[in-house]
Amino acid sequence: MARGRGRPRASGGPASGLSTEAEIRAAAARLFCTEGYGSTSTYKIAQAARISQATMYHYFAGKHEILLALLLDTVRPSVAYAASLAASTEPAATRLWRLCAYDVRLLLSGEENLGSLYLLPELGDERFAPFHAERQRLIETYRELVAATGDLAGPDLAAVTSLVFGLVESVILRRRADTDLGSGMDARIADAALRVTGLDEAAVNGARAAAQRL
Amino acid sequence: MARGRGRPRASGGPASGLSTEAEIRAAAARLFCTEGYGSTSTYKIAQAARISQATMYHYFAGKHEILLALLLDTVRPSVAYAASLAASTEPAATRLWRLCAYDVRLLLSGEENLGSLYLLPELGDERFAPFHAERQRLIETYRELVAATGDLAGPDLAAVTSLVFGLVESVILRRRADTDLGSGMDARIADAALRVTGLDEAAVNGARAAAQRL
DNA sequence: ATTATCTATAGATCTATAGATAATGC
DNA sequence: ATTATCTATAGATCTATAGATAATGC
Repeated sequence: MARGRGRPRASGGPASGLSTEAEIRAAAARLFCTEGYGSTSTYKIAQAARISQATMYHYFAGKHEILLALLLDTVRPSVAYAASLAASTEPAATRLWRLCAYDVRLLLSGEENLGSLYLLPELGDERFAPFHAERQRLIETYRELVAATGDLAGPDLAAVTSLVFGLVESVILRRRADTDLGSGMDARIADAALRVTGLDEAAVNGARAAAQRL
Repeated sequence: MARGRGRPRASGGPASGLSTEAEIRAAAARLFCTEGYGSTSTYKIAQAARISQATMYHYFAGKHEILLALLLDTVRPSVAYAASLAASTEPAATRLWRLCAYDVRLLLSGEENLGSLYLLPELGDERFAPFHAERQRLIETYRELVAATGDLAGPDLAAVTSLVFGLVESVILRRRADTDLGSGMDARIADAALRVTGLDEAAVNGARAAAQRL
């Protein structure tokens, strides 16, 4: 026993192999997703992470910092993937298909429905601005790909981008409603997204085939 | 002055023509939508409604009852409209188009984005079961209309219904993101919903024309 | 010496109730 | 008498900090 630096935990140490910080994140993620951010106290988080409430402050300056960390962890992989696609030379339709499918898989992965954190009304608080900035970058890439895919511009471009992004994020709502969404949801949504940009069936099939090759 | 029964308000009475109960609802709706349910205290609601905190309990047994009232007020018109459509003799595609467009308009109407209340994690609490029951009835009608529109059954029916319902509810997310979604969103989404059920362009155009006639 | 944890707690906030008060209605 | 409101408050809960403690590392 006693394999850390500071004072040992009263509870006997982390059961999982997780670090204390990771345990706090995991506990907060579960509570925020199932009971809400405002309804979850720092005390409840600490209890779920099996530490004292005061210990939480050693890692985070408050509840809001935990939420911000969770949000950034969730959105950053998308932004990184989108950036890699922006540099690719594939046709725009194929890239858009890939991005939609990737984001859907991401939103459906993991124990908790972390995407549902995006929906918390509390995110209006300015302390979450860093998250909104990242998310804006992601939306920007969607807009560029939609523009290139459907040869759109102006108000139509904005409207279609919004529909496409909405379709992707609707899996957050559906994951809540249906406990199991089955597989193939990524392809289903990516197909639907391309249709919404105005591509015909043949073009959609082509983009799907190209994206799934490799 | 003094035009009510009980003791007059310290604040001087309702500025708007609203009843006290309506003022409480309106204040709570705004706060729940913008700051979250768990983050809103009964004290803040009372303050916004310009009554004392204790007076709130004369109308509602607690915060949860206000939220339940708001949820039921929002979902019931949809359920009623869906029921009226179920009794109609129009083609299924036309009825599905109408229902989608109606729900989108409803979700985009009003001062607050009340649909966003559907997304609160706190709704898991059993006290909101009456709301979930109503919502389930609405989804059931969507399923019937999707089945009749696309001649679907089994797992495909469930998946397509989920996509269609997700498309409609995605306006909740989009209304949050974009302050103004412009007009024509109802038709846009209804069109997209029919496409998702597998109808071709001609059939979609026909259903739209039929629904918009009258 | 440094670190991670703990216990204890002050002060803020929040909920829910008890009981008083100021109107109208009968 | 009934009603709608108020003031006051007990008790619960919650946040954030101060300061003690029990490990490792040097």
